[in-house]
Amino acid sequence: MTAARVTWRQVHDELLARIRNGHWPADTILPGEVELAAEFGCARATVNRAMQALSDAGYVERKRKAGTRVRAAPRRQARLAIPLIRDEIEATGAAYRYTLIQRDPPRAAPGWLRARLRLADGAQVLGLTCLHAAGSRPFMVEHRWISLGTVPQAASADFVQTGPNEWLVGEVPFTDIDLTFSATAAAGEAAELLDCAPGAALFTIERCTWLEGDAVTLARLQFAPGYQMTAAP
Amino acid sequence: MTAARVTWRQVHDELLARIRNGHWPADTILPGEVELAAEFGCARATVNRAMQALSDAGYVERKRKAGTRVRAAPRRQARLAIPLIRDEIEATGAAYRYTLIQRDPPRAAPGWLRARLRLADGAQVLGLTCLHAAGSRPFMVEHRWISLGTVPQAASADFVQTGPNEWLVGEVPFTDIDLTFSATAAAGEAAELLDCAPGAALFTIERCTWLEGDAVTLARLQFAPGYQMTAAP
DNA sequence: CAGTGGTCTAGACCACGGT
DNA sequence: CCGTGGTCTAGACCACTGG
Repeated sequence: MTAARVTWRQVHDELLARIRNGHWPADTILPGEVELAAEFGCARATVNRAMQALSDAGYVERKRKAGTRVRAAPRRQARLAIPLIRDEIEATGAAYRYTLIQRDPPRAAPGWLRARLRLADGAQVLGLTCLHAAGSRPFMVEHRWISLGTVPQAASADFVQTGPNEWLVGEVPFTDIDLTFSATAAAGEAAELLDCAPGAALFTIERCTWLEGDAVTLARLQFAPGYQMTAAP
Repeated sequence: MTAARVTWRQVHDELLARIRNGHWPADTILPGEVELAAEFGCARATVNRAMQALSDAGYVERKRKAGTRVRAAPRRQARLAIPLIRDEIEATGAAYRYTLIQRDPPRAAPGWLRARLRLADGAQVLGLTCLHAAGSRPFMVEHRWISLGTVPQAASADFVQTGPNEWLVGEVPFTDIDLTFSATAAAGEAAELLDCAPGAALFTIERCTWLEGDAVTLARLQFAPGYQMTAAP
């Protein structure tokens, strides 16, 4: 008789099964926590935990007094894993190679960059161009701008041995990231570095990071043709 | 004296602040739950909830006996919102227009598609080509394959008024999604539909969905040049 | 083995927000 | 108003895993 202790995962799975198999179609209001707790023979807190998880995952929407409603759109969210370039390349079995192509002298950020990073007028930035390769095959071109107002010590780093991303990770924490994905045509320099035809379609990531509101860096990563990025829910 | 009740969010924010301001650098082992509960003057469950949230967000790693360790890499994952095309277009103020360009007769899935959707040999699929537009401006070309083994009723839908995505959402639930992002060159047909030069760089999403292991559909979405997708952490 | 997180319970109070 | 979810508490047992 003494049924094993009911866990919140069991409740979660059972509720999810009922949603998936159509027992509770979209827009259904689920029974309240007390009622479900009675049905499952557990405490209300256990049901609460299970429903919290369903809510986090986006399966249901919870509102006080209104109750818990099954969402129509099953999942409009995905988790994106953002691997380190080094790991991604080494995972294919190839050797990771980094090359600093160019290092611009510090200068005032141009208007588009100030807008992008919310920089003040006249803010100084350091611009870099780098190539990441898998063995002898070019993999990704990185254009990088580092805000010297937030990261003054970048001015004295040479970035010859270590890429700016790995250097920054060890040097400066950040609190906010802003990611943009797009497709861009390979311009002359990028085409040359990536060894592809000018105008080739390149998967492009732009990543801005901030530290408590202060801009840290903008990275523009253009991947060699054929690159794919996958996301798992 | 009687301090206001301590909430798990307060604990969470305080712990996060200590991690961010360097009080607890990477690889630090945080004090145990009991100890923190004593410090904050709350129940252990409250601290537990706060640390669970930190763990979910990727700031710390928790292991039994070992304790709670501050993660080195702040966060290597982002949440990606996947808006409905209709919503995305209407959010810009433009009118959403959908057009069915072509509807292929049902046929056996070619090898690459079988591999992609884990379909059995000889499985029948329905192929569609659609155009989504923002007002008079083409926005996205959709190539869609629907597995007739899993969704036989698709054979009798005409998809003239309603796009396959909206139709499927109302018709078939799904349990798993697989997303791939890339950049592709505009082929002849896509270039014509999107009114861009052949070879133009197009941001491309491929989305496979399954229902308990059975393939439902593969959508290949090619967006007009200039499209950007953003992710928030 | 022993310490740490993982979880359940039973009860309680509270805040929000439909009715 | 008052029902529903949100959260806290104090105590307990358990499971995993590092030493």
